[in-house]
Amino acid sequence: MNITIKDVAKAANVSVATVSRVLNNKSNVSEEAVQAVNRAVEELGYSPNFLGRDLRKSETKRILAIIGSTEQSFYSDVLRGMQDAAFVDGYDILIATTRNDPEHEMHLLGMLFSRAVDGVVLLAPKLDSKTISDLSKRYRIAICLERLDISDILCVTIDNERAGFDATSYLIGKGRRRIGLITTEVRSQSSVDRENGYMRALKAANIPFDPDLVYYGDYDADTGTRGCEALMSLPNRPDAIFSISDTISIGAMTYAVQHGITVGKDLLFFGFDNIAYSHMFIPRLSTVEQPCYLQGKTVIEKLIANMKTDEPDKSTYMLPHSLILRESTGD
Amino acid sequence: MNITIKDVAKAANVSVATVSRVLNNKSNVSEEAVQAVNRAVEELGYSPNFLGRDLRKSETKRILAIIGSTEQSFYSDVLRGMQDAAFVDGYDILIATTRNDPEHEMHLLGMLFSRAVDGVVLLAPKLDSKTISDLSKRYRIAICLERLDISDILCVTIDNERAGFDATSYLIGKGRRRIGLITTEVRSQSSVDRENGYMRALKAANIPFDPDLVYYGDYDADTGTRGCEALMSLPNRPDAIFSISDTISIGAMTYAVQHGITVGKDLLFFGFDNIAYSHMFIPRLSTVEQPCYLQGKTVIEKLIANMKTDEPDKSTYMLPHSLILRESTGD
DNA sequence: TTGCCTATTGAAAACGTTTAACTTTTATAG
DNA sequence: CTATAAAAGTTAAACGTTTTCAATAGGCAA
Repeated sequence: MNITIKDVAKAANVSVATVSRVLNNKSNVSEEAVQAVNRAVEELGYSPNFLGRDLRKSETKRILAIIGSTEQSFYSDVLRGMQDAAFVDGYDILIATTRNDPEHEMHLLGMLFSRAVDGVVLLAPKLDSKTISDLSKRYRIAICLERLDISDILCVTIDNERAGFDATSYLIGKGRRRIGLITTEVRSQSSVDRENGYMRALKAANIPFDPDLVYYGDYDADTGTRGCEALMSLPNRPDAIFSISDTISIGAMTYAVQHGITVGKDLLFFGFDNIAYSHMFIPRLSTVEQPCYLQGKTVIEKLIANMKTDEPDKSTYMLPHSLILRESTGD
Repeated sequence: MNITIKDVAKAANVSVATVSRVLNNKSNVSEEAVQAVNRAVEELGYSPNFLGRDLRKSETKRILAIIGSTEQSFYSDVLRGMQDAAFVDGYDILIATTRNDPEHEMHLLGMLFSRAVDGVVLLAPKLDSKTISDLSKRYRIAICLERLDISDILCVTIDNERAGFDATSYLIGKGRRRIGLITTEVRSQSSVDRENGYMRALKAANIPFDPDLVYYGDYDADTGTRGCEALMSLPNRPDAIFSISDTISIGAMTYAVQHGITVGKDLLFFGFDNIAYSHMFIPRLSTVEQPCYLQGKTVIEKLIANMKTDEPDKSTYMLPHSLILRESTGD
């Protein structure tokens, strides 16, 4: 049924070895043979079976990007960066989603263990760091958009603590003293880091930390809306709110706008990620911008480099972030 | 270096055949052997090489979803549906992005030709329909979120013509007579269908079609902003705008809001897709909702069914859409 | 004891490639 | 012409599985 290299060889009147050489444009093959093989390939509509090839070479030239979901649109820039870097070395990037389930994340890592891909990039992993760290000893794994507290694995991310500090400090610089924080219940390293940055900024400005000003929720807009409602119901209202994601901020601003609170004056907002909608939603949101494309590009470059050596690079790279100032902070 | 089934066999003092049988929990193997093999697997940290397995079985249990980019967040629901359906039959869904480049789309289809995956779902393909149709004769391909004008390939989509008709008719029902259309330059079938629906609705209401009221652009918010600006600069302004995507609508509304046009009164907006932000952006956007999850689930179910038979189903399935009415149409 | 059946097991072929090792052909120099 | 090197081509092994087929062992009836 299926056309194999043997059929091509027969049709071209050469051996399979010669066909293989032509297909991989190796030297040591006459122009004549090249022609014959190409003609046969064309005629038969042959395309080589990668399973055979990959098995023989023990290499697939594919890298798997494992991601919670594709919902966060800003991942798409990261993926573009990954693709561009992969292309240079002839790799393809495949994506698989875990639905934020650690068990499914492990299942997908199975593609690495079973050699269906050469390497894996975990984008904001859900598995615990010990597990990941252990795995990375035997397999080519890198982390992107997060770092691990155990730092013996290749990570490409930003300095989230510093970013949290910068955003909060900016609000303080605007004369704000009661700064709310909306963050996630689930303790991802990046969330924790951003919160720590928030705390450090308060401390640096001699503002006492008030746990009432912190609202824990999900990663979505609804959390923002509820968080804003909760914070604004406090006897002592905040005058600014820092959220660990733009989506949350937009949800929060929606609440403010609908309740006649003047955003950018009565209440300042600072988001995180600079998603596309953050400059379309009015008032426009001030936010921390991550170098998404660059993080993706970098992590693949480093990972591919690691695949070529026995002395893998296990550093954590922190790429520079920046503050984008818009109407939500009165700019 | 790598642990193979042979090493396990040696450690368990059985043959590779027995190990294989245990691993695939076949019958005909003694409890004793099962124990020994499992122990050896555990000790050695063995996991089977899928390349060998897949080659032998000529089956990978993987389906590739090819997509322009993950930026459109509403794809994530489609993918969830695909995953859920795939899981039932033990398949994994892999995703790859084309950056909307037909050439790269073809490159990714190579994974199908070369048997690295068992089937492919094209989400809104960029390749011309003739090419796709030809390919589908030899390989297991399905289309989702689009249909092909050549209808000899499995498609799961909605009735975009009807949806365009419904949205436009709704605006007409609100007493509007000058209805703008913002659509895409690139002639995807779904865009064309939606436009045709728009035209048919006008005709049904005896409203003459005015080509000045159609703005062609990209698929993004910027297009909406520019489109709205262009349409509102006409001597004879529109009183409603239908866009073929929510992202465009939101961009358009941004322009309106910023130029003191009262959305939902002076100007009505109707979008398409019901993306998450469409109910967060104020005023909230009326839109056509596609059954994303269901389309994803259905296409995989049908595709897997096709993989099991020699008489593949080549139908086009149109799943029901619905109108979501919000403030942007004065509801 | 013998023969037969069943339950386990193992040896080896097969999947489709690439590539090392070897052979044949062709070209080049003397 | 011959000797030799380079070029072109072939054969067969190898990659890691699954699976067919044959073989062995044990149980049981006759």
